[in-house]
Amino acid sequence: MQTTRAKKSAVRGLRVDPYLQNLLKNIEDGKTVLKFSKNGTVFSQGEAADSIYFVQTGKVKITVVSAAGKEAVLSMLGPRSSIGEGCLVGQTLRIGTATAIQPSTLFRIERRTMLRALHAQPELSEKFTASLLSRNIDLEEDLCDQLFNHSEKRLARVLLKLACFGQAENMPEARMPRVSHETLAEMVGTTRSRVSHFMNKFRSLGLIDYNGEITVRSELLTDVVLHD
Amino acid sequence: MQTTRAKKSAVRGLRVDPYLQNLLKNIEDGKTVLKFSKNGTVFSQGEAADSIYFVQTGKVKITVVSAAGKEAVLSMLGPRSSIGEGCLVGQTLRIGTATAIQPSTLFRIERRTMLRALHAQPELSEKFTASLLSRNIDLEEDLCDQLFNHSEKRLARVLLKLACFGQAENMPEARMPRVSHETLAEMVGTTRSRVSHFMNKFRSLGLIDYNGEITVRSELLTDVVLHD
DNA sequence: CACTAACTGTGCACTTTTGCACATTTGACT
DNA sequence: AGTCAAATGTGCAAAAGTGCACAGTTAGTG
Repeated sequence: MQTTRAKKSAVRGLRVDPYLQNLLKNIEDGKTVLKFSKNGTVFSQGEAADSIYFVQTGKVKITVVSAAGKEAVLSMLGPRSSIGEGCLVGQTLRIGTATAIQPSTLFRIERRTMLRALHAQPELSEKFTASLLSRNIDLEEDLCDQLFNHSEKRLARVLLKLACFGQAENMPEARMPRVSHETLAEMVGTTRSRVSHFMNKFRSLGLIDYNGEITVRSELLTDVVLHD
Repeated sequence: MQTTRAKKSAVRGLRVDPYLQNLLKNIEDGKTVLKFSKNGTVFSQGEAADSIYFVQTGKVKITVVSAAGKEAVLSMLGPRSSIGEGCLVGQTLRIGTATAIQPSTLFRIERRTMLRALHAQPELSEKFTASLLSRNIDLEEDLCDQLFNHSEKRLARVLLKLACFGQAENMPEARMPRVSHETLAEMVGTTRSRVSHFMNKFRSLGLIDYNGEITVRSELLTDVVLHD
C-alpha cells in the first residue's frame, strides 16, 4: 500500500510538465520575473488591470473589500496558478488585492503579450484552459459550501484545504501555513470571535492541535465536513 | 443619443461571431443537437460526465442538492454558455443537475471530441477560454455577494440579473422570465418565506411590479444593491 | 527585561436566518 | 362553475451569526 503510493508519485514526478517552460521559452518581451517578500502586494483592488501573473513559487492570497469595508479572502493560490486573468476579457480594474503570504516569485506578463502567446502557442493555451477549468470547479465548490453549510463546517473545510495546500502527500496529520484567526474568518466568511470559538471546540475534540503551529487531523475533521 | 445607441448595436449585430459556426463546421463525429422542453433534464447530479454541452437557444439552470437535501441554483445559462465543462479536466461525475427552464436547443459534444477540437482549432479554443474567464468572474462575484451581503441585497441582485438576462438592451423596466419564489430562494441562498417577505417589501416600495409577470425598475433596485 | 502591539479567549445584547405551520390566492383542468 | 395542486403571504419560536467590549497571551523589539 505504502509502496504502491510511493511508486505512483514517483511516476508522476517523472512526467515533465511543460507549462512554465513554455512561458519562459517563447515569450520574450512583456514578461517580467518579480519577487515578493511576505505581505508584499502584487496588485491592489481598483488599480488598472493590464497584466496577468503566474505564481512560480510561494503563495498568494486574493482579498476583496466590500463597499461596507468588510474584507474577504477569495482564494489562496500556489505555484502555476494564474492571478488577475480577468484582464484578458475586458476587466480593466482589479477586483481584488493580491498579497504574497510567503516569500514568492511570480511572472508578470502584459495583457497583450499573453493574448498573443495564447494565440501562438496551442500547448500553452491548452494548459491555461485546464487551469481555468480547475479554478472554476473550485469556485463552484466554494459557492456550494457558502450556500449549504454553516460556519462551523465551513471552517473545518477551510482548515482541511489549508492543510493539503502545498503538502506533497496527504498526511494524516498536516501542518498548516501560519494563518491568524482573523484571516481564517475572512476565508470562512464569518467573524473572528466565531472562528476563535470553533477552533477551541475543534481542539478540545482532538480534531486539531495547536500552540503556535496548527496541526490538522484530517480524517477526523473530514467527518465534521461530511456529517451532522 | 437614441440614434447613437441604435447604430452601435446594429454594428455589433453585423460582426459575425464564429463561435458556434466553428463548432458546427469542423466537428462531425461525437456531436449531437438536442432539444429540450421546459423542465427537460439535460443531465443529473451524480451521472457519469462524458460530454460537454453548449446552449444554442433557450435557458438552462444548474442546481445542486446538498447531502442534507437542500437545493441551490448555481447558475442560469443562456446561448453560447457551456455546461458540464468539468469533464474536460477529470471530473468523472456531474456535480449538479442541468435543467432547461425554457424550450432549449443544445449541442452535446463528447469529451474526447471536444478535447480534440480544442487542440485542432485555435479559434475555438480562444473563444472557449474567453467564456471560461467570464464564468470565472461571475462566480467570483457570486461568491463575494454571498460573503458580503444579507439576503435582502442578494435577492435584489438576483432580480437585477434575471431582468438583464437575455434582454437585448438594458431597459429601465425589464420583464423577467417567470421564476417562482421557491426558485428565487434557491438562487439567493435563503428560504422561500424570506423571499416572499422581501418581494412584498420591494413591491410596496415601488422597486418591482408584479401580478404574475415580474417587472423590475432597475435604477431603483440598483440602489438597494449598492446602499444601506 | 520591560514594553508595546498584535493575537486570542470569552461573554453578551442584538440582528438575521431558519424551519415550520397555516391561511389565502392563483391557475389549470374537467 | 367546481376542484385540486401549486404558489404565495404571514407569523413565530428557536438557531445561527454579528459586533462589540474587555481581559489574557504571545511575540517581537529596543
